[in-house]
Amino acid sequence: MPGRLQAEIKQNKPFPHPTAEALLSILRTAAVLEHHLGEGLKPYRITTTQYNVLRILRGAGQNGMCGREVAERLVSRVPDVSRLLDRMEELGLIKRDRDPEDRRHVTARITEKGLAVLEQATPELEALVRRRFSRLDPEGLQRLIAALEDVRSVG
Amino acid sequence: MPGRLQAEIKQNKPFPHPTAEALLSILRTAAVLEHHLGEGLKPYRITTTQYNVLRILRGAGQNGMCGREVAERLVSRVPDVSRLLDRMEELGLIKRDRDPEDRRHVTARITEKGLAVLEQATPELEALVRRRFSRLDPEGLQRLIAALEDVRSVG
DNA sequence: TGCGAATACATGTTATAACAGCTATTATTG
DNA sequence: CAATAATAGCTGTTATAACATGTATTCGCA
Repeated sequence: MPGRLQAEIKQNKPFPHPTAEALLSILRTAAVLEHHLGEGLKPYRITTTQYNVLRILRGAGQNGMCGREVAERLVSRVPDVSRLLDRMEELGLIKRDRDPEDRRHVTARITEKGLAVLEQATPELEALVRRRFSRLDPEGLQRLIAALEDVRSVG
Repeated sequence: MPGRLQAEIKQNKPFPHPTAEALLSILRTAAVLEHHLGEGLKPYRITTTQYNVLRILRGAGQNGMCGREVAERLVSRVPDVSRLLDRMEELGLIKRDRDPEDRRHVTARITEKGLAVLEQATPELEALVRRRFSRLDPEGLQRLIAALEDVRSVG
């Protein structure tokens, strides 16, 4: 019997190697999740990356964080944090001030509006995520997390 | 001890729920893989999506495939296959002809050049992938594939 | 102290993704 | 058979990603 991923992407030949199937599984699952999260965030007019930034800046509190630090904490590498933050400032989600201590740094902080968006969006997003993973029991989750960690740590 | 993913994205608070960690694991692992594959394909001046299209069209053989069919088989949804194929045709990787049977269809086929690129790039790409998954034994791979399948199939 | 390296960010440019709307062709159905 | 719907693809537009380069500021060290 052909695998289900093969049916999903309408492939009729078997995978040449299990690693190829694992690779496509990860990429496809991520695409599906990304798309679903994006749909969940649409009412708030923000992207998943912007949501991520909001969470990072909320974590930083009133100290805020400079662009480079934000970039380091993002899930997927973004080589253009300046304009990402530009857009978010334009939307009123964050504000930025040049650090008087080191005038190269620009400290970004989350605004009240940003916090409000975060607080509104998070519950349904978390529900969506829990639902997504509902077929995995705690051990299954931990095994999944560990396996992916193994994949990333090979470098 | 804080998890390794937390260290990777410099997060200092624990994850609120294991599903949140699993989510980020998938997204981050996919980003890392995507980036690595992209690097591996750079010498050939094609993107991972284009590589994917080449494999799909090679699978279709001389019958070729229309744009909609290609779109269905792509790992991540691309709502703009026309221009994706435009670019690939411009690079000489594929050619397109309007189907005389049904003049709405445009049948795309891989060219010799496309085949050559595929044959050149594939071995090192597969090596890269096998290396990535080298820490997982066959059972671990199958469990990973099954877990991700569970995540996708919740809909 | 002064000058090159390093850092943090900004900007310019190109390519691609995402979304909506349009056109040509074929299928459907009353 | 005509009218309408459905299908496949194209085009226009905006937003964002990716990459390279430029600029201001600070650091390090002779």
